[in-house]
Amino acid sequence: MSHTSGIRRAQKEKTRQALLDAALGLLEEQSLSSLGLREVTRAVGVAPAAFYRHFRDTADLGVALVDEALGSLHGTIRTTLATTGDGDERIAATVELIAGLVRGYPAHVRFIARERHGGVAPVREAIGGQLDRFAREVADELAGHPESEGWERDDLLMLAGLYVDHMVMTASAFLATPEAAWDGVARTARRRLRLVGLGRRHWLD
Amino acid sequence: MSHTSGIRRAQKEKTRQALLDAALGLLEEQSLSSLGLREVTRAVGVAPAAFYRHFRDTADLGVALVDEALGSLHGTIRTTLATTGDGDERIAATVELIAGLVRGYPAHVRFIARERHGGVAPVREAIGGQLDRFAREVADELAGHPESEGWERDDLLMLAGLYVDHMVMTASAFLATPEAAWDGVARTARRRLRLVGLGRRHWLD
DNA sequence: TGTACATCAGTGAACGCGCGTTCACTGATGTAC
DNA sequence: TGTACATCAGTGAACGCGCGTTCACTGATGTAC
Repeated sequence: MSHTSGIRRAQKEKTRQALLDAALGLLEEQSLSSLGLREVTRAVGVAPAAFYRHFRDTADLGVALVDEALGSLHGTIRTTLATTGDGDERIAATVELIAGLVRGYPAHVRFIARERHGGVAPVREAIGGQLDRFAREVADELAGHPESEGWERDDLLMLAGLYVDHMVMTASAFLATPEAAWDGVARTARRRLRLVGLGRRHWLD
Repeated sequence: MSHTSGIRRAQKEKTRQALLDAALGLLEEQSLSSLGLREVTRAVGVAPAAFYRHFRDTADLGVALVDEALGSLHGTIRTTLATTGDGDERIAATVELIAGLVRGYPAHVRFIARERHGGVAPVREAIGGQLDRFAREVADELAGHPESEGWERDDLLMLAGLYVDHMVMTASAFLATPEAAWDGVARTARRRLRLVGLGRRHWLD
C-alpha cells in the first residue's frame, strides 16, 4: 500500500492547486502582467522558491489557468451554444447558462475576459486557441441542425464565432453589473441572440 | 507679444504628450496595471519626479489615454456606425474604416481593447462610459433611419450596442492578424454585419 | 517486513536591482509696475 | 521698455521596500533488495 500511494504526488498537486487558486484570487483586481510570484506564494503560505517547483514564471501559471478555466467547459458550452439560436426558450436557457457560469466561477470568467486581450502573449494565444476550438466545435454541432441545410462551412464558422464572442461579451457584461441588475443584462443578451437568430433564418433568402 | 505667448504652457503640454506617447508605446507589450512610472519617464528622458507635474499615477495617465484614443472618434465612428447595417457597399465601407483606424492608430486600438476589461478600475470605467456614449449616439442616428420605423428606443440601443461591440471585436481581430491576412478578417466581419442586418430587417416581422 | 539509499517538494537566507515617492533646488517664463 | 519679484516645470539625490532568482539545505516519501 505504501509504494504506490503517491503521497508525494498528491501533496505536490495540492500545493500547485493552491498556487492557482491564490493567483486567481489576486487577479480579480489586477492583470496577469503585474502579478508577482512572491504575492502568490505569500497568499498560499509557502516560500517564494517553492513556486519554481510548479511553474517557470507567472506567464506559465497563466497558461495553466486558461486550461483550468476553459478546458473543462468544452462539453457544457458546446452543447449549449449549439442549441442556441432559435426558439425563445432555448435562447433564455443559453443566457441562463452563461449567468450560471458567471455566478459559479466569477474569477475564472473574469480572468478569461481580462487576459483575452491582455499583455501576456502566451496566455492570450492559449485563450485564442481555446475559443477558436469552441467555435469549430459549435460549427460542427450547428452543421447537424436542419436549419443549417445549404450553409457553407465558412458561414457556419462565422455564425459559431459570433455566438462564442457573444457569449464572452455577455459574461463580461454580467461581471460588470451588480447581481441585482442582472435582469437587464439578460434581457439585452436574449434580444441580441434573437436578432442573430432572425439573421440566421434569412441568411439563404 | 511676450506676456501672452504661453511658452511655459506649451512646453508643459509637450512633455505631457511625450509621456502619453511613451506610455502608449510601452503598453503594446504589457498591461497598464504593470506599467511603471519610471519606465515612462525613462523613455521620454525626464526625471521620474517630473511625472507628478502631469499625472497623479499611471492609472490617471491611463484615463487620459482613453480620452485621447476615444474622445476624438465620436464624429467619425458615429456617422460610420450609423451608416452601417444594410447595403453591401455600406458594410464594406464600415469594415474598411475599422481597418483604417487600426492601421493608423494600432497602439490606441490595442490599448482600448486591452484595458476595456483590464485590471485598472478607473480606466475600465472610462472606456465603458465612452463606449456606452457611442452606443447612445449610434442609437440616436439609427432612430432617424427609415428602417427603424416602429422600433422601440430599447431595441435601437440593443442594436447600437451590438454594432459597437462588433466594431471593437473586429478591430482586435485585425490587430491579432498579420496584415497579409487581413482580407479574411474583413470578409468575416462583413458577413457578420450582413447577418445582423438581416436580423434587423426582420425584427418586426 | 526491515534496512539503506535515492529522490525531490519545500525552506530560508542572500543577492543585486528597480520601484514609487519626498524634498529642497534651479532657472526659464510670467507678471506688475 | 526695463526692472524686480513670483511662479512652477523639471532636477537629482535620497529613502525604504519588495521584487525575481540562486543556492545549499532538510526531511518526508519512494525504491531496491
